[in-house]
Amino acid sequence: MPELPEVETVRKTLKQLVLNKTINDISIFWPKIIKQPDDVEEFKHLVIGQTIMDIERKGKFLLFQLNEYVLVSHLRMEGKYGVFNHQEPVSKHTHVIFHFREGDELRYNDVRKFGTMHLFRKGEELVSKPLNQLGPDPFEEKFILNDFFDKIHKSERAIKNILLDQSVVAGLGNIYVDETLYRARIHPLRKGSQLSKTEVESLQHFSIETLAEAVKQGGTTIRSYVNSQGQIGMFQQQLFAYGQENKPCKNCGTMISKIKVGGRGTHFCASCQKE
DNA sequence: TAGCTCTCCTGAGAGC
DNA sequence: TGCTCTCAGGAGAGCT
Repeated sequence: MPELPEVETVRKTLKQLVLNKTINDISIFWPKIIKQPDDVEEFKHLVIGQTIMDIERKGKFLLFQLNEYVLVSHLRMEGKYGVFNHQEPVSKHTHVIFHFREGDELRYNDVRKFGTMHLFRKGEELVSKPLNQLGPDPFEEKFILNDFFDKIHKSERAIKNILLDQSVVAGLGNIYVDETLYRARIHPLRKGSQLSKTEVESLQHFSIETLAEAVKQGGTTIRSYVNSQGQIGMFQQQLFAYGQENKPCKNCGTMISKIKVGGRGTHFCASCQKE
């Protein structure tokens, strides 16, 4: 499940492969992935002839900077990009192919078909859904403690659910929320309104630290994630909580518990993270 | 307005 | 061996 570190790794590896390539044609096999514009034929018409000038990231979104447009892509659960020779066989889970003038092609593969693509004229992407709904990226200067505390403190939701809310902070998903809460020694079911400013400061610190370490390791591969060069991430070897149920806590030896919070599998140490 | 539930979607794994 | 059921989960829509 690509979260910020995985998307950042995809961005870096993909950029090396597609920069300055011009889109000659597009094949779309699952039109529901295209969310903006509504008409898939219009999407094709606008993108054909455009050159990929840069690839940026905001939260878990990839932003393909074209000449006149910005393609905003979310990988959701299992979306992947890869560059292939046009003669290589196409996987049954490949849903969009960008054919390049240079002869190779960028393929979007997504087993669960959850991924999305929005196309905007340059400048409109940041004032339109979905990007205008996002809170600060944890690596941005805009990720300010006072704002973070205000958003958390006014909520009666469980802190696990608050941290998964992309309008509070953009980029955390289920894995890194569990890891951040473990490192900050905060129980996932505690209400936002109950957290002290010191605890929120700890959450801010450990979210940035955890994500930065994961970026260095190329992300976390739980089931299927690989970067755009087909390499898996390595951060799964450093997980303290996520996927560690019924294994001893690396801090105190208590078995890691797993519960459901907001429909998400949630892993924590009942001894280190008191409710 | 806040917060909860449902929905989309398919592969893996368990149980029979 | 093959079938059915459950689970995994990001985010938007819809409901209370």
